[in-house]
Amino acid sequence: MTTPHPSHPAVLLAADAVGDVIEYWGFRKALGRVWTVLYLWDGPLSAGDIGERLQMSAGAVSMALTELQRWAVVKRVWLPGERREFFEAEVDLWKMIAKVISERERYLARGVRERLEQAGKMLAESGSRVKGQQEKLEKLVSVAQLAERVIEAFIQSRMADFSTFTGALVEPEGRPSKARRGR
Amino acid sequence: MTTPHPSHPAVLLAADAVGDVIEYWGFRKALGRVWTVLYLWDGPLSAGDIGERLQMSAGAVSMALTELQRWAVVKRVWLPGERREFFEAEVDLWKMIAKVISERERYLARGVRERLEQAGKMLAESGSRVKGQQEKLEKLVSVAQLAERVIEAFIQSRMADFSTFTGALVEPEGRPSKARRGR
DNA sequence: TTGAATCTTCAAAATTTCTTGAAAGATCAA
DNA sequence: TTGATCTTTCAAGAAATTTTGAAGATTCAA
Repeated sequence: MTTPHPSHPAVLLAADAVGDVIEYWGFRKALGRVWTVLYLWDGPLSAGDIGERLQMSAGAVSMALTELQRWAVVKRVWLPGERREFFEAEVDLWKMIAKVISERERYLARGVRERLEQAGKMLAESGSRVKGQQEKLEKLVSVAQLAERVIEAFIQSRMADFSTFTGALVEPEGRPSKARRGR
Repeated sequence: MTTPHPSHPAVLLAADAVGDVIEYWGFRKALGRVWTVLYLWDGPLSAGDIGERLQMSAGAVSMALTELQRWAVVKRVWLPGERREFFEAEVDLWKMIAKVISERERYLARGVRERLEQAGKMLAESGSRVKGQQEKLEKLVSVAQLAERVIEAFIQSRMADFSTFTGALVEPEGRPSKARRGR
């Protein structure tokens, strides 16, 4: 076994801070840490590199990378002549935000709205004097429906403004991103 | 011990759905359930009532009510001639959202921004060739600062639009909420 | 094929979070 | 005061989540 090479303390501190953000959004802290180490490093890293830097087990790294790729925040990179897989951070976080809202939050909103609607039906069928409850439940259903529409609209729109926001993370070298001289 | 009187299944279903929403926002599911039972019921309920309806222990109800009051989503009500305390749901959820953003999210944002800044300093002092990392870290700091400013601005503004949103929960009776006669 | 290097999976262990229930603390009528 | 009723606190237990580590799968050079 080789000597472990943990990252510079500054990198670990930053990784932990980003981990807290991502944890607040319902992911495991480790995902944020791994992404940060990849983001701060110039060039791709292997799973083993990441494990060393963050002192994580191979299994934990593998699972973190799998999930990060599922959310499109990390991409797999092929390096010629290398058996191992390498990874690098996706800087366009808008991709991730859109995906999470589209898959996770939309799913939540739909489930909640459906259950509230069903509760409304159940109450209506139960007959007994529950007029007040029914009206309140209607209100809840309205809010759920509104939230769902907001989410749908959010997904529909290209969210140009948000691209600006997360665009702040692109590489410092400032390579042209769109219509600047060829590629 | 008296026979338990759980809520109507429809109410429990709705309570659970709201519980999921609140859980997604980082609170315990029980808080959402308690709020929903209070919201759907016409009039105030005692802690014992809530425990019966949701089949929760007295301790759990007490803790849930304490936290709900801390976030201003439930208010204590005094009923003449009653020894027990009663509670009812606060319908203006904007109060809660503002409080959570102001206390919890602002705190998170500040902590993250500070740690990223410190990481930047550490990297700068370390001397060695970490130019690329420093630049990337600067980007992260910028995003954190931006997020913090957005949160501050959010808190500053009265958020009139959001009141409209959450205003949808006010009592169906549609009594004027501001210039109510007397009282 | 074989074997070395690497990756993934998953059951068990560790950790974190939540709930319970009983004891202590309040409150109030008598 | 006393006793009855109700609330809060908190340690212990239960439950849920996360991490580990090792077995098995995969990949590729030889």
